[in-house]
Amino acid sequence: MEKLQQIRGTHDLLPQDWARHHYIAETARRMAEWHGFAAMATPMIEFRDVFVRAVGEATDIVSKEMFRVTPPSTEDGGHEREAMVLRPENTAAIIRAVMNGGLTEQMPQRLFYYGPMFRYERPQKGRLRQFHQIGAETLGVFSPMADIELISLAAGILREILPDGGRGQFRLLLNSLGDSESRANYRDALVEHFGGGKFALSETSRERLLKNPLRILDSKSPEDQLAIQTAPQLINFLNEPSRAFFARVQDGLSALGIDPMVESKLVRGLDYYSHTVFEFVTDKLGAQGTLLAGGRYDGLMAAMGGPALPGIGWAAGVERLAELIDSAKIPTPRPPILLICFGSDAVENRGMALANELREKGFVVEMAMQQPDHKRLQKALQHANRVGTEFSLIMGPDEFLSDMIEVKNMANRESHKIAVAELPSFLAKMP
RNA sequence: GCGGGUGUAGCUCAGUCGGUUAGAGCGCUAGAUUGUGAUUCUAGAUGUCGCCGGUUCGAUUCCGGUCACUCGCCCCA
Repeated sequence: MEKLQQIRGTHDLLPQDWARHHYIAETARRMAEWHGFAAMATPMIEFRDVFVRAVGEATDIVSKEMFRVTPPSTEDGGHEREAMVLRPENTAAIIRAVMNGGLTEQMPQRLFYYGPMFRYERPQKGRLRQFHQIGAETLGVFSPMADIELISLAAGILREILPDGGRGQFRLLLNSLGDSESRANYRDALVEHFGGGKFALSETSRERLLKNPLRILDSKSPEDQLAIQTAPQLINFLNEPSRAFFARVQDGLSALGIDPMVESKLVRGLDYYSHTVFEFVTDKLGAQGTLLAGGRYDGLMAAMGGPALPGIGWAAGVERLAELIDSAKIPTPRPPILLICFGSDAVENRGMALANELREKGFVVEMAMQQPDHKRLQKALQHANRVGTEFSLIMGPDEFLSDMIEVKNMANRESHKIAVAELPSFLAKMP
């Protein structure tokens, strides 16, 4: 038979990998909780329209990177009104859930999520077709305090999980897209600059000129560089309220000891951003250097058909973080006590019951499943070494009959027999 | 969607300028040790040499295709 292979761009999380992921997600969730964020989750499948309305039809993510989900049958008369997709990101779905669940009546909301996302892209380092994101969203707050808090939380999480407190591991890039008026003015200026016929733009940039001129600033295409360098600066088009907002965010971050680099060409890929946009980047991951990115999206909820409530959020790629974190910080599980019982079903039954008793008293107990024949214990004890147990408990027919058990200290190889009834108090005295 | 690299044992990798039985280390199995593990010693098992096709007397080796992995472009977390 041919070997079954896994789907391209997906990764298995074997136990060690899972421990890394869980450490990242759980650390982030815990720190978010300290800031008043509540964890939540949305389904991995959504109607395509959720992302079309939120992310924008013109983006790569929506136009060509979503996995479609096809039901096994359309016998129900074509009631599939809309196409379903695997979620490519979570912000849109969170907003959808918040609106559907009536949470818009209880603003503000601080929300945290963790889960798999799906994008049909060519896999490479730090880019998978199924990947995991952690993310945080603050909804219903117009004040720049929300921006400051959210960026501070992100910085705190990175400092916590990266080696050496994150020093030298990442940079924070910050920009402001301004409010819709500022953006419209800037957009007009860009169209005039790029579209005036002075430059020979790349094909994608010519397309973006029509759909989303701001994105041209993101282009790395060599032929676009001169045009980009001479382009008008967004910062000069911010109206007074937008300028004040941006200044407040920068001041607040600085007061927390966070000093971002203002990067005027940072516009981000998704259409829904306004005012603050930011990106935590690293040069340690090759081409996919963005660890965590986000921004404010004051127009999003209204664009999705809800009340005109503001929001700001970020998402981080767990696989990317997992490549950088300090392995020493991943908590190792308590090694189990290994209970080896053999000789008859009655001994095994007694052992299973004893294991449960010990577990109820707070001990981690693993039953040896090596099926040692009643003559040799080698396999079971070799397994004990593998799992790193400090004590092995051995109950064979002899011990069983006398209601005793052998306690073997794996470190010094000493062992002696004690009454089963004394076992919990004996183990409790052990370090 | 476009380009580069790689695919040999469970894992990490040698190797074959085309030739008869394809190797190492780790791991695994068994024994030395019939109720006691770390070390040690001894013995053993592994493979469609990614897949399909072509050239050839002969292909794991050369060529083409394909799939997968990987790195970059693009895009993004």
